[in-house]
Amino acid sequence: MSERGKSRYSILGVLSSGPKSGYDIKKMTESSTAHFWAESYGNLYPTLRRLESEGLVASQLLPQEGRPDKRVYRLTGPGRNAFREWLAEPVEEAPVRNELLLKLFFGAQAPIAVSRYHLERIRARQLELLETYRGVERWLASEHAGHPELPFWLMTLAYGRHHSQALLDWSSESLAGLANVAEQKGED
Amino acid sequence: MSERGKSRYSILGVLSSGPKSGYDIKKMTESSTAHFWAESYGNLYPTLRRLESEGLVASQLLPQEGRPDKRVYRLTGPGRNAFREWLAEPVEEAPVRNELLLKLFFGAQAPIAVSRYHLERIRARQLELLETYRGVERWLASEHAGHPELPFWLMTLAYGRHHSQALLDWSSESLAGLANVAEQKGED
DNA sequence: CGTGTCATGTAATCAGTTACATGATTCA
DNA sequence: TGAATCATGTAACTGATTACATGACACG
Repeated sequence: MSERGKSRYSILGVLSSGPKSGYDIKKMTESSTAHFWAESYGNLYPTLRRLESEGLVASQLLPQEGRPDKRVYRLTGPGRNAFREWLAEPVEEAPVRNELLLKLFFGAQAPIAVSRYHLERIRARQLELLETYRGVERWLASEHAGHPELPFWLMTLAYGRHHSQALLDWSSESLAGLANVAEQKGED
Repeated sequence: MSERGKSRYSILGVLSSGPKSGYDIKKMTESSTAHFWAESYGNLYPTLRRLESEGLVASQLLPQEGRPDKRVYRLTGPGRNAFREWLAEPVEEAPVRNELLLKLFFGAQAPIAVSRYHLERIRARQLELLETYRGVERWLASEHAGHPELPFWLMTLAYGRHHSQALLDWSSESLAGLANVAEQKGED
């Protein structure tokens, strides 16, 4: 089991850079960890409550005018410790489920055009992603130059870059392979 | 939503090569799609029942001596159609959750040795995986040479190869980056 | 006047894992 | 004698998504 029951840590992590409301946390994850970690409100708010009941965070209601009151959460001592401990624990392997590979695995049961379609779609998607990563990388380097956390942020971006590039190479290679299969079958 | 509610299709897919019991299906997925799709008994058996009640598969109880009776499922016409339709549908993007990246993202909050540890572990893991893939590739090519589905099976293996190689490159690069950070901080 | 932002939350639902339960047979 | 294989299933639990509900203000 991995990536399960870990929502708490993404929240504690975001709070480690200062107190935030649930709404703020959502915003932050959307603009920073979005491409490898997402949270929904339906999970976020109940989890914050649970964390508070466990003493890992503490909250304060901030009355506001003109806009809804906000409940601001901050990390407690035990919360910070729990987070640090989790950081050092080995990463658990996640159960994999890849729908694209499942479809390709059974690709012989459909016209070749079907598999080609899936591969072309993923190819296009990786090109998009690579563009996005490049943009974020430039933005980070200019906006947060010298920030002590920058090297770590760039590392997660580099992951995305390598990953997308690999899928790009793989899909091109596979499309070429498909063309051969189609030729032999006289399909297409 | 992706890779969710898709268990049914992995089952239908496996059944498309002939009737099988729940136990057989588990075995087959373990030896073929294991590295991108896993099923647990707790999910498999109830799903088979559901598929039967929907008319996508039909079952027959086979009494056996010396060993437990088995219930053998086979694909029905509607089942085969449902599977083919799903094959052609575009792959949905899955919500991503990557614990390793989450830990690295917050890496500045722990000693550098922590991040190094995570990277070294994943590096070692990819080396193992690459070995496994190579072995399976050789086995497939010799054992199933000429099989019409072989090109598709090899495609999924190639995915694994590209993916692992990318993570390998990325982790090496990141470890080098970490060494620089450590130097500047005088840590290590 | 409609859309987007700010802001919090609940309820219904879903998918899936883990652990448990049973029990004969075969093999080392 | 103990473990592995064959074989099917249920129950408890967990984690998370989606949709729903509310409501003021700002901006074009």
